[in-house]
Amino acid sequence: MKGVPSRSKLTIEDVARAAGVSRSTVSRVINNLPGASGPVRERVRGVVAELGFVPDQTARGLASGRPRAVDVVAVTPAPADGWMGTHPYFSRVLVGVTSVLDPLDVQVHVHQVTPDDATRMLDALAAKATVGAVLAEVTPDLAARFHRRCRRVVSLVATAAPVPAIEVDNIGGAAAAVEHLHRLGRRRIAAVHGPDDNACAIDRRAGYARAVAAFGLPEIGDVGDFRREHAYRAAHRILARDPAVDAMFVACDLMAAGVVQAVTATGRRVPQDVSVVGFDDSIAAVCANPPLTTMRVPVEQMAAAATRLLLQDTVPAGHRQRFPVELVLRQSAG
Amino acid sequence: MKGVPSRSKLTIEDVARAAGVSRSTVSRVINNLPGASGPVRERVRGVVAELGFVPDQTARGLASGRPRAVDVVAVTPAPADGWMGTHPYFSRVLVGVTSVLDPLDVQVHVHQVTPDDATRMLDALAAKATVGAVLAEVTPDLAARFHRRCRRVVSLVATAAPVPAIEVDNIGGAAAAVEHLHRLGRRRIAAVHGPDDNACAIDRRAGYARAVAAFGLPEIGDVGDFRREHAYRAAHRILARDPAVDAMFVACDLMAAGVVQAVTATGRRVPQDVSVVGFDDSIAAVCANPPLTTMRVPVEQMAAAATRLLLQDTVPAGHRQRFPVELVLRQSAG
DNA sequence: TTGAAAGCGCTAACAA
DNA sequence: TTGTTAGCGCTTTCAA
Repeated sequence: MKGVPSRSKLTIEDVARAAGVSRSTVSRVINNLPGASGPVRERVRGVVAELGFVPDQTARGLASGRPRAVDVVAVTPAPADGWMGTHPYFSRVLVGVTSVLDPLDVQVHVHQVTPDDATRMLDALAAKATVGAVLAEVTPDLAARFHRRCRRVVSLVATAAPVPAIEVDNIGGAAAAVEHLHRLGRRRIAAVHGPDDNACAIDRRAGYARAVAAFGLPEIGDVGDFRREHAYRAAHRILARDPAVDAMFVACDLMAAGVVQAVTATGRRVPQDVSVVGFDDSIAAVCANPPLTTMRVPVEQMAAAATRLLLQDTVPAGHRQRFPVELVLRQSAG
Repeated sequence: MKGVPSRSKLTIEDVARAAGVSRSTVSRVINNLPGASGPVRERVRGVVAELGFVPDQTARGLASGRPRAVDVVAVTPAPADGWMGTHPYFSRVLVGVTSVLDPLDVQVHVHQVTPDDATRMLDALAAKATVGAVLAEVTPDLAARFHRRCRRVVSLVATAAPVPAIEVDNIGGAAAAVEHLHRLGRRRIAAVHGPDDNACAIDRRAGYARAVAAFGLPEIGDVGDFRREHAYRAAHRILARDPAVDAMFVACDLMAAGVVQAVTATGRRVPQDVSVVGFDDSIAAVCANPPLTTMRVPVEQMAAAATRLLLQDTVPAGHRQRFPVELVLRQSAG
C-alpha cells in the first residue's frame, strides 16, 4: 500500500522520526549538503522516497532568507520591449516551466539579457540560485562558466559537455526536412540559416549540408539571425543570386514566415514554384500564408523536463535527454 | 529625507514600533481585517507608506499556510495541449503578470478551464485566493459570481459592473479600423467577428457596425470564434456571398491571418483587391503574408496593471482603467 | 479594540 | 558526523 502521497501535511519532522535521525540531518540530505554519512544518507533518502515527502518550498524560502525560484535566462541582442512575451519560442519555454512549477510553490524569474551584460548577470544568478536556471538561449562558453559556479542548471540548447542539457535532434530534423523536399522533386534546395553562434542553428545547418551532399545537390544558402526581417532579406538575396531555386529550408518558423513573404513578393508561388519548410512548429507556422510545413520541436515538454531536472536534489553533470523532431505537413511544402 | 526604501530588512516589527502599536495590529491593517480603530488604521497606513514597508510574501505564505500567488484564468472551449503557451494573446498576458511579480516573491498560477467546469473551478479559486485572480477571458456572469465570493479580482475584458476591469477601447478601435479602410477608398467593408459571448468581440462588432452605418456603407459579416480556421472559413463564405467585398475588418490578428489565407486562396490579392485590418498587434500580425495592418492592444501593460491592482491592500469594486488602441500600418491595408 | 504568544516548516549556527 | 537550538517574518488564536 503505497497510497496517495498524502499531501497536506508531512514535514521534515516526520521524515526525521521515521528515519531515526534529527531534522538537521534530513535537511542536510535533502539539500545535498556535507555532514551526513553514507549509510544515514541512504536511509533518509529511502524514507523520503517511501513517504513521498516533498519539502515545503515556502518554509525553505523563509528559513534560508532566499525564496525559491527557477531562473529562465535568454541571452539575445537588443530585446524589444516585451519581446519574450510575444516570441514564438520563449513563450513556449515559459509555459513549459510554469506548468511544472504551478503545483509546487516555486516562482519563475525571467531574465532576458543582452550579450554585453550576460557574463555579469549570469555570475550574479549563479551566486544566488536556489532551484536553478533553465538556459533557454545561452552560448556554450557562458553556460560552461555558469555550470562551474553553480551545478543547478540545464540548457535547452546543445551546449558545453559538462552542462546538463535537454536536446532535440536538430541535425536529423534538418536532414529530414531536406529529404522531404527532395522527395517532392525539388533539386535546388536553398537554406536560410540561423545565427552562427547558436548551437541549434549550427546543427540545423549541418543537417542541411549533410542531406544536400548525400543527394548530390548544390548547397545554396544565406545566414540570418532568427528574426523574420533578416530572413526576408536573405530570401530575396538567394532568389536574386539563384532564380532557379525551387525550395527553401529555413532555420525556424518565424524566419520561414518571412521567407514566404519574400518569395511571394517576387511573384513566385508557394509551394508551386518554391517549397518552404520551417522548423519548430510555432504559432508562426499556422499564421504564415500559406501555412508552413515544418519540423515540430516539443519546446514545452523540453522546458518542463528541464525544470523537473532542476527540482531533483542533484542535477547530474553532463546529463543529456533527447526529444524527437517530427515532420508536420502543411501547405508550404507537400 | 525619504531616502531609499532601504530594502533588505524592514519588518512588520519596525512598523509596529514606529506606529506605537503591536505587530498584530499592523498585520490587521495591512490585511484589511477588522479589529483596528479608524485612527490607528490611519496611523499605521501612514507609517507603512512613509517607511515604504513591503510585507515579505514568503513569510505571509508560511504563516497563513497558503503561499501567495496570482491566479490567471481563462475559460475557453476545448483547449489544445499547451495552447496557452503558443497563443498570441494569453502568452502576452502571462508575461505582463510575470513582469510585475518577478521582483516580488509571488507565484503565478495558470488556469485554463473549459466552460463545463468553469463554475466549479472559479468557486474553488475564489475560496482560496491569496493575492487574487486576473481574469484573462471570463464571461461577465462568471466574473460577477467570482467577485461576489472574493473581491480580489480584476478582469482584462469588459465585464459586469462591480468587477474591477482593465479595458481597452474596443468600440473606438474597431471604428478607427473601419475609418482607415474607408479613407483608403474601400466601400464594401465586411467583418469577421469574434464569438457572440465575448465582450471584446461584441464591442469590436459594435464599433464596426457604428462606423459602417456612419459612412452609409452596407454591413457585411460573419461570425467566428477567435480561431484562425473558423475565420478562414468565414472569409470564404463572405467572398462567396458577396464577391465585390473590397475590405475586411477582423476581430483579432490570429483570425486575420486566416482571413488573408482565405482571400489569397480565392485568387484575390491583399491589399490590392481586398484590404484587411486585424486587431491586437500580436505575433500573428507580422507572420501573416502580407503582414497585417492592425489595431495595437497593449496586452502586456494591461496585464501588468491588473496585477499591480491586485497587489494593493484593497481592490476597489467597479474600478475601471482604460488603455488606448492604436492603428499600426503594415501591408495588408494602407 | 488591542496585545502577547505560539507557531508555520524549514535552515543554519553552534555544541556535542 | 550528528543533534540542539534559534530564529526567518508573518498570521492567528487567545486574553486582556
